[in-house]
Amino acid sequence: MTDDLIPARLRVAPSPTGDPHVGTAYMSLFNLAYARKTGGSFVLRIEDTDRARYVADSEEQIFSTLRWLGLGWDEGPDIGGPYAPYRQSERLDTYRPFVDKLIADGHAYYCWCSTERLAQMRAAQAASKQAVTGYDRLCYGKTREQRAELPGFSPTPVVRMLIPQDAPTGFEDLIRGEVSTPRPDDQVILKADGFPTYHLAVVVDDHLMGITHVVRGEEWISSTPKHLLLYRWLGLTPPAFAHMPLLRNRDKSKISKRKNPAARLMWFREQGYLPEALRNFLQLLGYPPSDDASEVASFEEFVEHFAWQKVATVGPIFDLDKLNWLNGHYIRALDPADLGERIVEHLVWTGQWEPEPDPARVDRLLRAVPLIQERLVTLDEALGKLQFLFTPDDELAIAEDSRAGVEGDAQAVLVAAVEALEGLEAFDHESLQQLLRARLVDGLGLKPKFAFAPVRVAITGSRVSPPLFESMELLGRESCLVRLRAALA
RNA sequence: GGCCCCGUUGUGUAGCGGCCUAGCACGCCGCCCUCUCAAGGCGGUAGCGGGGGUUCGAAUCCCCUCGGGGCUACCA
Repeated sequence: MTDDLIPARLRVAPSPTGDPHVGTAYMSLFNLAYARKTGGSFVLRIEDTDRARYVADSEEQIFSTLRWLGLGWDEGPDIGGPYAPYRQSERLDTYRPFVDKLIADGHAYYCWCSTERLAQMRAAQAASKQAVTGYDRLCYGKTREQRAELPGFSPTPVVRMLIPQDAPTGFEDLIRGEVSTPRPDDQVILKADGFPTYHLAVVVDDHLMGITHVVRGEEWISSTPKHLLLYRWLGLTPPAFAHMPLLRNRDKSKISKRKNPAARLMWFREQGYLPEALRNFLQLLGYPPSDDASEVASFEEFVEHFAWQKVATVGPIFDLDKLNWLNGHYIRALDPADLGERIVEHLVWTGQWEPEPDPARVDRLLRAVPLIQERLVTLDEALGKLQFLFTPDDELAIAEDSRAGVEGDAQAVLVAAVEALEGLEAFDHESLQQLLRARLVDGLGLKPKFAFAPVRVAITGSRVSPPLFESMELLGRESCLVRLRAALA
């Protein structure tokens, strides 16, 4: 296998059938990587040939989530390009001549079998456990009139491929090497509603759009010989193929929205994952770093070292532990100001904050970000960790599991704390720490852990919080005193 | 059922005949640090699915077997 650096043209071709799937991002990442590696182009094509499953706003969601992930395209339905249109439903006319040619050349034929008859046929084949299954060619060689005499006739025909005896049974895969494949069935290429099936559309479009490398999921391996046959019959040069392993659920089945919330690409954004962390994670799943390479790697590093033969062949289980760690890692690496901006963006995007949030709130959040930066796994956790800063003093509730922290012996600590703070001139975290250490630890003879716990609970409402003295500084003397007094019995 | 793909600790993997008493990351457990929680540091737990070969030598090559997955649509 050689890594020629001829500019390659690659595409990702999602179907607008609902929430964008995480697999779309996974495929996009690898397509994009090779396009960039060779200085070629990355194309987005919408494969909307299934009218039954079509979901109207799905296309917009594909655009926005892919862009959010930083996986932008050079040509696509929304930005155009030299091979427009990039939406298959708008290309119906371009498929017709190809179908006609295949029929004229004897490589395809009309089929009037009803769905009921096909279902019966399959049931019978399954029951008899015969080795060869597939369409029985009842319609082959018959005219419409001849076929109409027989049962299971449907007036609107489909067009099927006539799979020859010498159909290819293997191909060279960029990732897996020589792959052998099952003998294809007489695949339908044009449906009764006049739409092409995936198999015809993908071949015609990839050819017309100059696609040089087809990178898609492993589930397509068994249909590749059909595509190869189409290329042969049409006298076209087939592209190179690379079949990526499938992402899995915990039970090892193909990742699905039903079993796994993470199958929805939007879920990651909703949860507050950083696009660069998700990208890195997806990269990791399909492209394990060799020995000395770091698992934390930018897209640029990925592209630089990219080689097909190093892509994984095993479908990885989509395990969130690693992603969570990566996300925390990326959050910690961010400039605090940048992180603050992203948290605000996230709060607005998820509707937790109004589109034009109160500047005072934003300012308070921004100043608090450094306190939680190394404590965050996702952006979505930020507000919860800082809730005490955004809660009015008289509404601050002490968490059930923390109530004991201000009761009993703790009362004496709180009294001392109030007395101390009343006399404090500079209300900054260093002065606060110095003072409270002197009065509570040394003065009361307590271990720091026990000296500060009551104050923490009184101030933040919880026994777990961001650093206490910094939090108090942000809150200000007034609020701190009110809260401490409120905790006194 | 048929065809195809895949099989190293809990998860993701490195390994491509001797460097492997199997390395790394995450997770988990323990210790240190410490105002809580984190972060960070140090240490620990756990694996070549099984059986036959080939070979002086196998995680690495071959065969069988078992296991998982995919496809088997007028869905992609």
